[in-house]
Amino acid sequence: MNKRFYITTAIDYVNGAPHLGHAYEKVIADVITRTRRSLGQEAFFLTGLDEHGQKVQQAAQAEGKNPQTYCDELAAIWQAFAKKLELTNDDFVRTTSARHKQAVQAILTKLHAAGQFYRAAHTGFYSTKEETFLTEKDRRPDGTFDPSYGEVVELVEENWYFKLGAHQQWLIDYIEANPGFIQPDYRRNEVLGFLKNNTLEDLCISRPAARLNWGIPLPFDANFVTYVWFDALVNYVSIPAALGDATVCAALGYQLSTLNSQLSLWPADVHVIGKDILKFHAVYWPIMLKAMGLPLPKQILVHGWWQKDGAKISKSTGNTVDPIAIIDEWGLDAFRFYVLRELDIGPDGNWTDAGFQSRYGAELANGLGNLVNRSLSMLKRYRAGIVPTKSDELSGDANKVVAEVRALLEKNELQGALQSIWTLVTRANQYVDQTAPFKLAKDPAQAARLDEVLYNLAETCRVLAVLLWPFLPGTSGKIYAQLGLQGAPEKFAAAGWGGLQEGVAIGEPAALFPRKDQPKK
RNA sequence: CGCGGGGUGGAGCAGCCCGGUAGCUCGUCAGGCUCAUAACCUGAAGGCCGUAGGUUCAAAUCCUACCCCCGCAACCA
Repeated sequence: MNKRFYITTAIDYVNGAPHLGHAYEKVIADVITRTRRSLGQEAFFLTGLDEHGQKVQQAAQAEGKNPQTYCDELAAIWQAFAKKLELTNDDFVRTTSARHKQAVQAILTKLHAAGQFYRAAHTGFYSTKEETFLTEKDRRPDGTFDPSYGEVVELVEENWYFKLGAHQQWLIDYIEANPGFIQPDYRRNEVLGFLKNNTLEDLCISRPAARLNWGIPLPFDANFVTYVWFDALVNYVSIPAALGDATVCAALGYQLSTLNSQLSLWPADVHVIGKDILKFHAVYWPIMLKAMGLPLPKQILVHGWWQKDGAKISKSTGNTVDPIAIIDEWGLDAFRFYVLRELDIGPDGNWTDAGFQSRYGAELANGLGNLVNRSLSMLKRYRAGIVPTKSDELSGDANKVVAEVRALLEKNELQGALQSIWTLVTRANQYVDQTAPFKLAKDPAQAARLDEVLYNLAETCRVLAVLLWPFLPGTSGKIYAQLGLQGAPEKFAAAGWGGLQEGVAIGEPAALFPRKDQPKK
């Protein structure tokens, strides 16, 4: 059983509707997944939902539903969202599922038996009204707590803790020895700085069932449920365990023979996450894995956050971007293109409607769309849509870009790959201008030359379709259809020059990205 | 002295790690073309690369100090 390329996203907390940030992360993971598959690797893409915890319990109560019903309803929305984005995820994890809970409990049992946990009392400020502990961050500038918290009392609470002290040094060593483990580099430096300058406090892994029952019971102490983060991180291995991954099953003590499938997934190749949850993934998660005897993931890929019009995206101020509305109006591929082209993985970005429309108009409609349309229209008009004899005038340009894009994709440099692809779009548009096929068409003596030009243009369109497949699967398929080719260009290997065969009848040219002209003021 | 990111022609960005003609998209102006989605191609104007020092034959790029924006600040999704 060959190990598959295993990629995950963070699992989203089900206390609201999906927004731009969620969509962005999922699209990144999907493009990387499609890229791996295109390059011939078997890949497994996992995304899903984090459904336990106090906020879910409270939200369910507020709606008068039991928590599971509440989660089921939201899960349907989130799964529909994944479809909307045309994610090619292979599974969808929900932390309230039996297969996930089983893994969490197996891990807790194992670590408890190994003496990694201890029970202790913690003193803190507790809001009885909100049923939650408050932290220093919740204090107002004058040191008091906001009246909305109601009565705040100092409370002593027992909980279970995970000993982290022994893990600090090896983790530092590991991160230093493996530069690719946390990417981009500045995130890695951030984690190293934190680990070197602080002493890790033990992680509280429980909540008293008396005040929070929407969680996975600790198998060794029925008075507590599992803290949501400990629960959530486990999703990355609970699904491999359920699917018969030998490495994880061995660590968790599962009987492989009882499982009906056996995939080899762990260790994960990439965890795609946002910068807000870096420490959970770069500190706590590796320690949990080490403690349970599992190898660490190969890479934690940290993306930035979107702003809208230069300000923080916030539901309370209404400064939001609704990805579903954008997709409905502009198409999925336009959305996928914008978020990947506008922002490199790492920095924060800024969504502006003007920027979105500008890229749509300039790069998708006028650039790519127009190139394909003019190329195929001429082929249709001058040669009745029949592909002429092969010619390789643009093969050098195409091959150069193909090689460049492959190298960038292998490094997960998605923005760079798109930039590189567009140099070929530009090159082809220049080629039309330089060769002027519309003039050649008026001179019968130039028929052979016109054939060459038309072939080079059509073939370049085909190569572009292959390169674009991971990013713009719908558009890529449409280009293939307009070229009269079957299926979609799912394999990168098809980017080799000369794939288009003489004599093929192309389909009907149609605008890939219709312009949406705004009234000019 | 909490941590991190950023300050590059009118706008938005890349380049900085591995010093050596300042690049891209949009916008503006002029020209070309007419196959195409009023699209495409060419050229031009426009920048003391946040400020002040330093290293160097040479700095947007390395070092130091300072100013200004923005995130995070860690049992909180």
